Amino acid sequence: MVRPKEFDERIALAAAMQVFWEKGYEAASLSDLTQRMNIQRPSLYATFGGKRELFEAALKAYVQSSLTYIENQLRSDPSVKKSMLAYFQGVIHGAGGSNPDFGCLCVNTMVELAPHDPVFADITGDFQARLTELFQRTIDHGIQSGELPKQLNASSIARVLTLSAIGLSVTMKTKPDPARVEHAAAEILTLLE
Amino acid sequence: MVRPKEFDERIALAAAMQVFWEKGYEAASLSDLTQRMNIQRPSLYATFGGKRELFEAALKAYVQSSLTYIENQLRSDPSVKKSMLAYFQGVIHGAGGSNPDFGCLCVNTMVELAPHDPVFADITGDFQARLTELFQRTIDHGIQSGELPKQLNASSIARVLTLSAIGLSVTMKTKPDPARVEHAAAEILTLLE
DNA sequence: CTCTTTCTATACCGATCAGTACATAATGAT
DNA sequence: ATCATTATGTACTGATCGGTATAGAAAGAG
Repeated sequence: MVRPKEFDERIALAAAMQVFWEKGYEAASLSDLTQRMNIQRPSLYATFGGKRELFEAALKAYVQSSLTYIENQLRSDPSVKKSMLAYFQGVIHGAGGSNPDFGCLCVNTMVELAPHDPVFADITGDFQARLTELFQRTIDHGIQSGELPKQLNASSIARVLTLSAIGLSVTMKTKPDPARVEHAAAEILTLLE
Repeated sequence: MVRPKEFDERIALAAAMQVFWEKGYEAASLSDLTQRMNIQRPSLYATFGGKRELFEAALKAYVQSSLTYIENQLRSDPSVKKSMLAYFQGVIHGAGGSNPDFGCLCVNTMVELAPHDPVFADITGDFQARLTELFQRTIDHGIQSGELPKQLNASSIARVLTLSAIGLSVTMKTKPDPARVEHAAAEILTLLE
């Protein structure tokens, strides 16, 4: 056809995701975004539609890659307990290129936007549901392998693990004593006994 | 002296707290604030210093009243388990004039401001520490009364309860199925057995 | 080459932001 | 009643916000 784009949409989207992650939706200005994405303002509008649409795309990409990453982590060890612990350690110390100071983009969005915008309530609610399902499947697997006791209420415990992961990602933003938080994480996992 | 103020500082501060609670710090504009506080802009600056100082004052007032409310709730029933459950029910369904859609002002602040501002990391970190202490004292009390088993790790469990409360207040913003969340809360409290 | 199409770059738009200057109104002191 | 002092109300400031008009640059098609 004609003049090709001079940038890679996926790379630009990943850069936008980082900015929203670090600053939040409102606090991320178009100047911040275009600068970090290395594109000009009209290119952003032509490609993504606008700030809100860009954020929606970035958040959805985050949900996808985050869940994929977690799924792999929950399969990283034959022991369910060990891989669960590894997951929580990752939330506490940062994993997959994430900085615990900025928590989870999805959790941040629940706080900032979900109460005022049903679209983001849906997206972030879906994230929680899928994460809970991941936990539940992992617990079920552990029960089947004999590592975990049969009488566990896998569904409720999975929901608790999701709640705990959210709580952890928030609490880490206040830079608490890591040892204390690790003890708490270990205590949470006693629910699997 | 001279012309007296035409408004009550405490009432105005409570109104400001509500606005920050509903909208967050950045999204709360001075127009929002002065309107809900029923004062003029220069009065706000003369009395509180500025938007940031106003927020700081509102947050500190929130921490104080919130902890007092929770302390009373944790003493509301001779049974530690029952009063703990009552507390979590309050987080889920709203209590003390709070709307679960907007969660906890302190949690919201952890997400929005703590990573970028050590002052608010301190205030919100302090809130968590004091809440954890409240939980721990409650657990200790339950152990002494014989309601809870002696071998509980009160310190770690208290930390988990704080984490869970934070997670709950965030998750409620996405309007999940209340029954599911209540089951999870009940599961958390099995840590007390 | 020339034309057409699409992207890029600059510069701009009205709106809104937090914060303030200034004139007026209201009170206690004298 | 007059003055000093403080609060109020209006109107403004420069800066920044998200979004866009417009002109020029780059590439394929003929």
